Amino acid sequence: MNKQSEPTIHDIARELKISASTVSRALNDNPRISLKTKEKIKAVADSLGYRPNTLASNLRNKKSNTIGIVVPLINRHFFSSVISGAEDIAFKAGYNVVISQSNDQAAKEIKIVQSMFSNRVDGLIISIAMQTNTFEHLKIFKKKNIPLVFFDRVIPEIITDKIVVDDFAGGFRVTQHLIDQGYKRIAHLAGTQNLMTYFDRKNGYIEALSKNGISYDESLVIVTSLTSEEGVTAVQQLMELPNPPDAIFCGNDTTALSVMIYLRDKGVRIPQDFGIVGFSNEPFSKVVSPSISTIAQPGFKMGQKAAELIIKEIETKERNPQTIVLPTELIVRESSSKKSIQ
Amino acid sequence: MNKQSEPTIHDIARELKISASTVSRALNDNPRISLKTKEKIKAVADSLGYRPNTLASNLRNKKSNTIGIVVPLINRHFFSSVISGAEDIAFKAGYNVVISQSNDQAAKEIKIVQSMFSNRVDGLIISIAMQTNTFEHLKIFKKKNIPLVFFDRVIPEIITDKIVVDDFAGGFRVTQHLIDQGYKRIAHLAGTQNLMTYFDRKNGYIEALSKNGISYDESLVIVTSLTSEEGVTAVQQLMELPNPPDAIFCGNDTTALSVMIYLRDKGVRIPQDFGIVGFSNEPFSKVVSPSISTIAQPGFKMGQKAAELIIKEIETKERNPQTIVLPTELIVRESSSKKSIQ
DNA sequence: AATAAAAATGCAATCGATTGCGCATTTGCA
DNA sequence: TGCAAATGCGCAATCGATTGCATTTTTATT
Repeated sequence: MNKQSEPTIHDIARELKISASTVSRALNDNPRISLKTKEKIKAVADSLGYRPNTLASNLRNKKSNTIGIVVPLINRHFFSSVISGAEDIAFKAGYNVVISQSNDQAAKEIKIVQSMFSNRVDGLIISIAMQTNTFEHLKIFKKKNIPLVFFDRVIPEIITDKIVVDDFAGGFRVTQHLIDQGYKRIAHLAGTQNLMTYFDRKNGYIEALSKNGISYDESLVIVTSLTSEEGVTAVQQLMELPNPPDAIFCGNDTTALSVMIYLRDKGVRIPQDFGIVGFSNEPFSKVVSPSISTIAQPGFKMGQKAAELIIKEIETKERNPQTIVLPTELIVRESSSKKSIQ
Repeated sequence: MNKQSEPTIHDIARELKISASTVSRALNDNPRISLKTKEKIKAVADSLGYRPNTLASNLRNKKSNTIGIVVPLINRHFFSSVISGAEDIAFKAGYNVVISQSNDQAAKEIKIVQSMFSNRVDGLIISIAMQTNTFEHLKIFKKKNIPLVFFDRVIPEIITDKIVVDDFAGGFRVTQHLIDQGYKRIAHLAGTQNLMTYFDRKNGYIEALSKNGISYDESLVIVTSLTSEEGVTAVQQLMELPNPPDAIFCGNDTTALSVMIYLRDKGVRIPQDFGIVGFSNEPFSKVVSPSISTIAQPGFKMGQKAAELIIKEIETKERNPQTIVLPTELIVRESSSKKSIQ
């Protein structure tokens, strides 16, 4: 009947007339089993095409060797880089990675997280969906002492390991750089202020203005979802002001690019007459002409760190919650290098 | 001792003084259990915070509800789109997705695939690593009748479901379009000819020339790794020919962009004096100016199809291996629209 | 040869959920 | 009231790997 069944340790044991426990120990290189016995067992295992059933061993060990990763959108370059970095470390440490995307929806995130719990993931790495504002589904991880790491989008009310990029310093440095390049009126294209990432970037911008004795002008800040289209709409609005800006700090490279194209097509010289800096160093920003200055957001590195932290939590059982702030790097390219041109 | 253990169905059974099998059946809505009993059981399950252990049910059912996906590189836009599409369908059908990347290395791919087998994935979706030239690690899936779907990079020697993009037709259509726009000498920036994808694109280019009575000139075809830098080098070489081309079909959008930037900076008018078409419709190709004509490679759709096929194989046990060829779509934008400009 | 210690292996239970078949209770009918 | 059928629940085994403690075998020493 079950002639086509997968060979188990019992098949090996039966053939050698030994116990299944010996087979198991031999295949796991237990020192209690003689080398001679181990070799006989491995030979039979090979000839039978035996493959361990990790469902069984995971159940017995109460350990799935799996790390869950939840991101808002897999095909966003930043998130796919984070996943790539995390998977790299996890794979090398012998962990499987289960990845799900929330599509920035709270309901889907809750469902995903519960499913990961039922699958007994050893730990969870997550970037919160934009719409999520209650966190019971995550608190259960803390309650059950299951390792949890937040990255990028984090929440203060759950005390656990977190990795963020220094958005405040990023915004500050961009603005300082534009000031240093001699730009006089700097605008800011901000993302939704519900998210700390965009909130912090704006605060960095405001702080740099303040530090340089430049008064903050609300009309120079536009809050959008940071799409290309909204970038164009925003720069149109800004250029219609009585006193238009001569530089802009965009919340992402996508809008920086569309702003640049719009202005260039209007005959505005970049960077001589108008400076542009983006954020997150998309692959195209280096390639376009003028190349776009930006803040590098270390996605791959962030993923690696997240994986290192979660693995440490899993393997040591230690809980010393820390927040790692990865430095951003200002990458100066042509779009904001007014002084180099003059 | 195990005071902190997760509640099991035995805890529920003990509290209600019933059997664990009744608990299991009630939680699975078995019609053999009365509604009254079901409600009592669910109430206790809720109050205990019970969560099913899917490791246990998966072992019992010999089914992991997991689909494995192996891609060469997660943070390549095309592959992350495929993953996104597949994960979308899989999630909705109640499957978990385990994703790994091979880094285009054969050894890593073998290790990943074996691990996925041990984890008893219900099915495997894979795009072959560039360096892989032996396939025993995949043949075991066919041998054990475990569902297997190849996408994009496929091999002929394993008969199973496959999804590819029509690269030949893509190359043909690009070239025909450039001819229709009045371009006289069309160059081709090809990728490595070891991969069918780039080989087929070139063949489509050659076929379109032939169909239009244009002789094939080898000096107009340059084989590169399709990086930005190599794109620039190649277009320099092409423009130094005694009879330079007036259009180019680039193997990807990255090189199309760098070619366009290089020429525009040299004062060449795009598309009036030189036409450019790329391949794979990167997000930036719509945004730059002039926007870049390209071939859309439906990554998300491909992922969805792959997931549908694998789920069908899993759930119906049917094996009617088919190869789905997704049509490419020529997206005409500014970079090749010579006739619209005149 | 006898004994003790070390090495090697085996028995039985565990992990937590599921399910076939048997048993107990309830319901309906004569 | 008694009997048969329907409904509801329980026992025990299963899934495949692991492991504590007991037992057996081997080795070394006197």
